[in-house]
Amino acid sequence: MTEPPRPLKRTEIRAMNETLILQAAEKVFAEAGFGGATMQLIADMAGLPKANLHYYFATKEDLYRRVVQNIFEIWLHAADSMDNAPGPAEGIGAYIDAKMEISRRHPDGSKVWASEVMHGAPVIQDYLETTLRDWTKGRAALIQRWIDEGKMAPVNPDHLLYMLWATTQHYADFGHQIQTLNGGKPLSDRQWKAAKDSVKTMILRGIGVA
Amino acid sequence: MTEPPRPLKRTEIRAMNETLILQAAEKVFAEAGFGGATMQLIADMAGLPKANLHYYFATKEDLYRRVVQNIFEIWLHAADSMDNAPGPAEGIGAYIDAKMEISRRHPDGSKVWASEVMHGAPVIQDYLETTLRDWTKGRAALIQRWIDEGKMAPVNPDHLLYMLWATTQHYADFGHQIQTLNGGKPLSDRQWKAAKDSVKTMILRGIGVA
DNA sequence: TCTTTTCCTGACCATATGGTCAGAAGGAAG
DNA sequence: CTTCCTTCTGACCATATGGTCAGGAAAAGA
Repeated sequence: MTEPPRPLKRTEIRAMNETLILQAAEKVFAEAGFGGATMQLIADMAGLPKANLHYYFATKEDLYRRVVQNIFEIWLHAADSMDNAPGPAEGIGAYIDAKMEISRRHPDGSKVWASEVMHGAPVIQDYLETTLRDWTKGRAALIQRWIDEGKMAPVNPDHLLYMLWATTQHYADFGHQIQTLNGGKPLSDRQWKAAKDSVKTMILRGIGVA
Repeated sequence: MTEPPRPLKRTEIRAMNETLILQAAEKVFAEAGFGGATMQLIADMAGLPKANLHYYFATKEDLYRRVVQNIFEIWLHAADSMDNAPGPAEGIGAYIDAKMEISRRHPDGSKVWASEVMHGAPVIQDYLETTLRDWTKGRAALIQRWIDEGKMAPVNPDHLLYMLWATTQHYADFGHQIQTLNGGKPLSDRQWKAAKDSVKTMILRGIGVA
């Protein structure tokens, strides 16, 4: 019943508490937004006294920034599936799969990201202007190459990317609405598969790859 | 230079101040979220003393509820374009046009709505369960009819609706990100037209109507 | 064992915020 | 003009919140 009281090393303690706090923070920020979240709520959810949060993260904003950065990392990694693909069917198909999986596994992270961007990206504006802009330019070029090679219909690459982001993230950000329209029940495994298939089918056909 | 000091009627005063407050509130709620918005900020933006807000709207939550309800109305009206259409090309095409126009004209409203839903729809849950659910069922049935009549490819109507919402609202909710990726400049008229065309082309082809 | 460093936390503080209220100001009605 | 009702607002209040700090507990190092 009781957990083994093995004495923890300093590094272990630090790592454990930081992730504990970050997980709690992600959930609270997602549920209440930055303004609505309170350090007390996050502390309670993490099972730690509030003062302890400030020991690990100086300010609420620092904690928030770390949460957003973590999400951004996951975001970027999903893009790897798009590279090294022989063509749009595989590349974009895999990207949709990856992003849908993220929406399913990290809905809170997606919401925090959406909230941050909606409010004008006060803390990650520099990321948008550097990392994300570069990333987008690269993928748009890749898509343009596919178009030039006649592998897909000629569409505006930027707007295709926006559509990919919008459609996949919608299942996380508007998950509550979807759940309500689904009779109040979260999507089942089968329904998630149907969602993924629907998105993939429509978008791939939409770019002339079907 | 000075506005005419014609004495205003009571009803005029009331109507004017209410819309003044509601407009300011929409902007502030969109920019800061419910938790981050303050009555003082809204008051300053409306050019009224804070106590005056509480004369017209008892609580912050009341004011917020009114803002969200206003948006919901606009939302539903956009759907009219879908009805009375001979087929999906016209109906869904018109719906995309209408929703893109809303994203362009009412980005703040869209953001408030997104924020509300992301946080679990604390104040409009009943709308989701009644009005929106009915609306969705009706349009899904309409789409299914088009499919049965062979007018479009057999897709899951619900997921098509989600895609329509996601894609169009993305241009409002993530407008800041899009603007950043556009070199920091808001989309021009020409670019908005390109966006609309891209979305319409890809989705209509995606459902086999092209 | 003794010292040092890190970790932890209850109590506390300054500030900001939602909301209240008494009374002034100004149209409406007679 | 007088009365009545709506609109308006500065001053005020209770509370919640982000953040601080002194000192205790516990691990690391010598």
